[in-house]
Amino acid sequence: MTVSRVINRSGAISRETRERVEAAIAELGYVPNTLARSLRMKATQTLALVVSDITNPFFTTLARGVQDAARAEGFNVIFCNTDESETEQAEQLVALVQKRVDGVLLVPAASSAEPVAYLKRHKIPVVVLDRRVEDCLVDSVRCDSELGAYQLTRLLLDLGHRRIAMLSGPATVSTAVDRVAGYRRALTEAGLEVVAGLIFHGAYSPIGGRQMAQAALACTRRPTAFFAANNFIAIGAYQQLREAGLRVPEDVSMATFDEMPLTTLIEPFFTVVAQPAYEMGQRAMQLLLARLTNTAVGECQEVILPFDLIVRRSTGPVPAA
Amino acid sequence: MTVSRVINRSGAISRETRERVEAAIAELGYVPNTLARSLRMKATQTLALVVSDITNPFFTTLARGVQDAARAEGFNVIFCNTDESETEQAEQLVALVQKRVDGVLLVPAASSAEPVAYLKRHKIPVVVLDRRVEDCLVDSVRCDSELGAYQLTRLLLDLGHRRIAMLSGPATVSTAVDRVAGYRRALTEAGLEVVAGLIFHGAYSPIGGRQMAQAALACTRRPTAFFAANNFIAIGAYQQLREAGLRVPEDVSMATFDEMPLTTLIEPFFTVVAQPAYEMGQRAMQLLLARLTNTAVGECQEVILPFDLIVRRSTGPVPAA
DNA sequence: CGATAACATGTTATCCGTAACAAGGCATGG
DNA sequence: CCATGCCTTGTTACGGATAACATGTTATCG
Repeated sequence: MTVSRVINRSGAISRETRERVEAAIAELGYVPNTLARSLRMKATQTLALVVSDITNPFFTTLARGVQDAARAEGFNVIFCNTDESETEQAEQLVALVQKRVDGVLLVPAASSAEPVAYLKRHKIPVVVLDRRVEDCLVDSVRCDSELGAYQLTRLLLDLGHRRIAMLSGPATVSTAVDRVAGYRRALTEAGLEVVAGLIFHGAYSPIGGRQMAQAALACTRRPTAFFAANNFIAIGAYQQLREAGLRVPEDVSMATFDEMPLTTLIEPFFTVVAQPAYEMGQRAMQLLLARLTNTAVGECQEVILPFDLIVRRSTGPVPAA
Repeated sequence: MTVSRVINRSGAISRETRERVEAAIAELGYVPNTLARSLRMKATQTLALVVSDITNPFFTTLARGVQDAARAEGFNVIFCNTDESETEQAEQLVALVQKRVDGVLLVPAASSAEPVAYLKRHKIPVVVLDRRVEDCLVDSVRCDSELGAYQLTRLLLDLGHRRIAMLSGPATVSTAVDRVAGYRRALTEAGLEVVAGLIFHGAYSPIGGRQMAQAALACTRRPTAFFAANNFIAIGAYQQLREAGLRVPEDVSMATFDEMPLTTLIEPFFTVVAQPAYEMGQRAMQLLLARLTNTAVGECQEVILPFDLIVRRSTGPVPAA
């Protein structure tokens, strides 16, 4: 007990005993056991960030924002990958409940509110990141995907493109859906017909991008522009286009969501909707921490952060037929 | 106790009771408490990976290898950033001991063996990754940096370069030192004088790269080739060169350690020594797991993995003066 | 049929830190 | 001088899961 008091600077301790305890700690190399402490305190000072793939620089950057904000408040963060699978996500969440994390930042693998409900049932505060979940009251931080897609599509339309292939993510993921919605709105507003055959759904991965690009190239009239719903899709699609002998932007234009940090540094190429990944992570963590400490934060919050539309070399006018 | 037996499938349980317990678990939404379990068992099923910066794709890829290997055996992994600081590293290690992790994979921030000794004192198995630590018996997995640097330098020499700037990492980090050593060996072997003024040490970051490139450009006779000790340095240096109006490889050549995944996919550019990051993570984790389970693994192991020297567009012959 | 083993379930103690309470020592003040 | 209260230290109980042991039940076998 006395040792506990010395370590936590709680209660009153005479200077002499404190020094004696500190000396003993140093001599024995004693390190307190967090497990026992957390067990007793019913708090682990640990939070979790669940994303689909920590390998994606968007999530890596976001993770860094999360971690920096957490560390500032003395919290630790566990990172989990779901690989965009609802099953894996469910397993991860169970594991997190078992660990009794104090809170979770979730980039949901699908729009279902069930995972959020599961955590709430276990009294674990959640903040949903980057994506929406079906109507359910929960704190969340994201960008406006619909608007971003709308603006990016407008940009392509203004360049004269009329056949724009939309290479989107899994239809279960809100960002994929919203980006398609923004794309549709821009086309409709411009008085153009939305061609269902030009809208593709696939994995948020280079492979997904390749497959969708291949399918798009197989259309009777080749699209003049490609809109990738994320960086990985863009990469895969770009490779596919190159292999098909097409040059970007001379033959086809490409635009995408999400920056590709290193790429940008070497040679800025892709026209993108750049989402503030680091800030998203930071903000989400701050929201979560507020829930954890300041109990009276009231209703749930929905933070929509601004994005940047950055025009680079990958987009250009429609080539003369 | 009966519940414990059901959950862990240990001991004998009648079918009827098991079903009753399982029903109750489902109904109550009971989730066992890992903290209590770990406390009692003196094992957390948790390992840690300590790297300098999880934002660097080399470490991200490595982390993925670590995690995949760990998950396969039912272990969880905590990721820690040290930002290349020995102080932060020390803090992280204390935190890991407090958490009673079962083992640690360490990319040491410096060559000192103290951190390794610290973990050993607390009976926590360690595997050192990517870098060497001063003579101390410890399992480790890495590539041969000296050899990689030697070969890369040879390549530049064979292209006719004689003034090659070496932009290395912090002098406290073994990879930075070894890469300089390989560079020196290649020059010496070629009968060339090693010019101290062409060897730079800086942070393994874009900023570090910029600064070193700037210093190198300030030399009375400009180097015709730049050897960056890692991907981040290469990025920074490349930007600096471009801003100085130099083209790569027409005006100067550049070569570096470590791939830049997305970059490569879009447009392979840098000539690199590509280390098998994913495999390094995997192997290190396997080694660690072997230590944890199979107690009699004997002496410590030192795994040196092969690298690939990939020649791309960033290197070329010396421009005509 | 009684002894022994095999199976099924319950009890107790333990891991380690901390909340809550208890107790001894000392000073202040009426 | 004793009551009150602060300061300091110690004691007990608890968080939740599990090892080790104990108990009760049923099957097996000479």
